[in-house]
Amino acid sequence: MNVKKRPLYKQLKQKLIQKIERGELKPGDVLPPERELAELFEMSRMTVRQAISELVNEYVLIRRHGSGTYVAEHKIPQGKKLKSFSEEMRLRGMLPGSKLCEKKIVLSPSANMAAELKSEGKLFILKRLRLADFEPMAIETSMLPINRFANLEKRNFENESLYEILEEEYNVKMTKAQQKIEVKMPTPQESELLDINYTIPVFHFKQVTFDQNDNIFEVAHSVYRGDRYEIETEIYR
Amino acid sequence: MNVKKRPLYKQLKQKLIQKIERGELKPGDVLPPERELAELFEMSRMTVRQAISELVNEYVLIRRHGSGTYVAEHKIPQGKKLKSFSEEMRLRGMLPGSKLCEKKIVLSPSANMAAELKSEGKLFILKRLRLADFEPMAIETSMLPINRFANLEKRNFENESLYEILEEEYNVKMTKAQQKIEVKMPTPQESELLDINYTIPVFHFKQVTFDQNDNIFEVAHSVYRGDRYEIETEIYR
DNA sequence: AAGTGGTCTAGACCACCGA
DNA sequence: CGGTGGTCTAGACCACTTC
Repeated sequence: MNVKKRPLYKQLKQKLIQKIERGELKPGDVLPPERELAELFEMSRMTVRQAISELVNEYVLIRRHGSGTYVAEHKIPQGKKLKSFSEEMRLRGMLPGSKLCEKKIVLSPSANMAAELKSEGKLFILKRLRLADFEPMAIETSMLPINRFANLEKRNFENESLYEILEEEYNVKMTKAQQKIEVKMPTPQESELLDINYTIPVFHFKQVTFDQNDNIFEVAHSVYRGDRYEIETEIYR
Repeated sequence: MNVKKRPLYKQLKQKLIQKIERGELKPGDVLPPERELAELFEMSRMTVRQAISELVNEYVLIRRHGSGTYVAEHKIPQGKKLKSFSEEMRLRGMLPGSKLCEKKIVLSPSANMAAELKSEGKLFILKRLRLADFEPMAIETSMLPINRFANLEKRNFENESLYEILEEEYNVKMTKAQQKIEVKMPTPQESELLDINYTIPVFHFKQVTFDQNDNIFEVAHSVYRGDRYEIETEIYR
């Protein structure tokens, strides 16, 4: 039996992303016509359109009226939008990945943070080495209030997106984030994890992330390799 | 005759925006249910949903499953705003200043840059050490097409804002900029100018700045001290 | 002219929220 | 429970691109 819990259009969306990630669809390639996809996956054309529309909004696909739907070239045309690591790497034409470093539940290290996260003291801490094309790109440490996300610690996180889990299982969507970005030299532990020489500087991101109700649900700290990563942004007067 | 060229859902979208702009719908207010809007404007519910979906994507409306559709509370998402060095330092509570390093007119170092700036080959180069509270903060190098800004090289620039001169004397306003931000180790010359140890990493900003007509009028390169400067930004989904 | 995406309909049932 | 948004269908015709 097909587990029908996931909406059809989300399933198709995921299948399309997988085809792109596996290289079956390359940037510039044409997708099959909507009517054909509808027949192929046994759904109505409107449902196909919903899947494609979301991917167009995420800059993964491009529609050309009268011509076809294409896999986007990775040009990074957008301003700075809030994205997960996976989404951002895909936009840059790289394959995102993860290696779990640490997964634990701790008492809140500071009353301040406990209050921010409304955590009542207990925090779930997830530390992952983030990969791009199988090479280390960043160390990401997320802190979440465990009382809001029961059983989150039981997930695997090697091949799962944290934000997707939060959105689909806990109905929490990230809508806004505040970041402070600094430049530092890596600690010995960081340079080892990232597999870089100790002379390579790194970006430090400190982020608080807000959900759809404007509550903070995550405090994160990321360390990005300075030799592989650059920030691109568009700003307005 | 009603010119029906505009799609129905775009028409509804515009009507909703107008209601919000006129204050008939205020932030936090509930919209009429989708089914009601459909009847009211004589269109199908799917068409109503398309109008609402676009406004949700633009952060104008918020949908709450099982509850209703609401006018969003916060205003237009604004990431970091385009500011001059002086403006930014004042915002951070510091006193901005300048020390002139170099001021010259050169032949364009690359055909590419000449084309970007429509400079016909000659560039005005301005290199300044930027101070905050009388201490070095950044090295800023601006390149401008001299044919657009005749006599700009005769200005002093020690106590004048470049962008203010451009706006007041040449009627050029900055409206948009694209930045690439990298992290590097300083060159010996940079560490000496910035008065920092060679072990302190620095931010490298590469910026192209657009005027009110969407033409590039400046290419700039800045080096910021990593021990004094941090980027603060707010980003939206 | 043929084929594509763009718009639109008139229903249906499901999932979630609040009283 | 009733009312809301969320998903989905099986069509239809229009607008655009490509040939």
